[in-house]
Amino acid sequence: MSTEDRKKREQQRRRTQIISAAETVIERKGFQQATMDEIAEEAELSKGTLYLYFSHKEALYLAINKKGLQKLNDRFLHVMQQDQQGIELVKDLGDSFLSFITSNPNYTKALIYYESVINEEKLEENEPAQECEEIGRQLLMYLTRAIQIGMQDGSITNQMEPKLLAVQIWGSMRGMMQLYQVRSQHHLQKMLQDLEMNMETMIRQFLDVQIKGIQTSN
Amino acid sequence: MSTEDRKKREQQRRRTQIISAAETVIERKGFQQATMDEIAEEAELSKGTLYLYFSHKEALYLAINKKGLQKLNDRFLHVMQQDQQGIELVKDLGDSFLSFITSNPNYTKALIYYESVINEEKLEENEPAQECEEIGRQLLMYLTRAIQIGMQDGSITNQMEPKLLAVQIWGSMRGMMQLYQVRSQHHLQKMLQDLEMNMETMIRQFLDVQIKGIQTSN
DNA sequence: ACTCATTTATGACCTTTGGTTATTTATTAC
DNA sequence: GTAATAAATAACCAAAGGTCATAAATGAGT
Repeated sequence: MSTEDRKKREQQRRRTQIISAAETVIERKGFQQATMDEIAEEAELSKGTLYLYFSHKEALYLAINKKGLQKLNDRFLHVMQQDQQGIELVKDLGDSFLSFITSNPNYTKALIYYESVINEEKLEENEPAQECEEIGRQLLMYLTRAIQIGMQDGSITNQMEPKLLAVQIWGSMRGMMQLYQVRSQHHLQKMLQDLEMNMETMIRQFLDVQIKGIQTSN
Repeated sequence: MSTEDRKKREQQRRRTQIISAAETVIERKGFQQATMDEIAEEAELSKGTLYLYFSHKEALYLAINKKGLQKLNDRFLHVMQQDQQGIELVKDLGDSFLSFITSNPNYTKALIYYESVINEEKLEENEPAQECEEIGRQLLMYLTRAIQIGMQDGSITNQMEPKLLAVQIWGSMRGMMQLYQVRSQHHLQKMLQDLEMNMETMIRQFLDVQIKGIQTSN
């Protein structure tokens, strides 16, 4: 059915239009301050219509987060397609995560928002959250794969369980993300200035420590 | 003035009473779901009274966070009083952080909540947030000191700037915290089960990697 | 013990905002 | 062209954070 297809497409377009409006408002007002009314106005729709496409405000926010996660996923995939030593893959995944953070502050905020939400809710009955979880799983899988490759080619110590190591590195990378995000913190900012450093060099050093921590000692 | 002193004390008691009531409600309902009405009821006070002691709901929440940070601060202080090699101090700080997380889930939640809030607000004009920042600075100072000691006694590589290294380790530890907190995530939980591991061993491995990453190579 | 000034507490009230729904408008199939 | 279905609207509701006029309690001075 051609008409049915077109409908599907138009529905999809409305969805992305709403998401895009939400992103604009969030950029302007911040995550917690953005209201459904303002998003509706920005999207040139009525508020009721928003709820035709997103069951809750949270579902809309999760859709934004999903979009960000997908971008990150693309970067990771690109890295994994290179033919390199495992340790180099890990390093590159770290680098691409860093560059993702710096060039997508809004999606970074979305990720942090997401984290703070999911501990309060049971995600079983939350479809959009499940979708985010799925991409998260995917990202973790890339990292695990890189570690496994490194263990096989001898560039990463095989004393540890690859999956576990992946989770752990992933977790600490997100810690860096958080740090980057709250760089507005005055004392942190000031300290970096005093040291004539910036956040990027710090995160790069973080990656160095991780690499040194997991590479085969010789 | 004795009466004035007593008043001060009673005011303080009211404050802690409200905080304690809030903690109870938060335990019952979760951070985002707890309402000022319910906290007031739990504290056997009217809602208006709550606002006599805390200017905003957020100020109350920050007070809870501060309480948690102080507990953590006590632990860190205790570690730093031991006479040990720098690298051991760092390890012990990590351990005590881990045990703090596992034994204080509510304060951990508070910390995560706090993190998600402060990026949205300018904390200059936010006194309770400033107090939390101050303790955070203190915690970071302990870690910095431990690293400096380690660099002096030769147990930690002196290739890096101690302050910067401290921030970075602190950041990744908080990443672990976040990971621990959302352990409800089904797939993570399941993965750990499959590997016959638990969150504690993972965090312990995380500490091992960090230690290996910063110790003097030989 | 009484009075009055000041502090502390109350609960009715306001406002914002996420979410709902009866109604209207547009679209599609016949 | 018309009936049926889908999409959009705007008025509305309810929950929750926050305020304020009023009342109760407290304390100092006589």
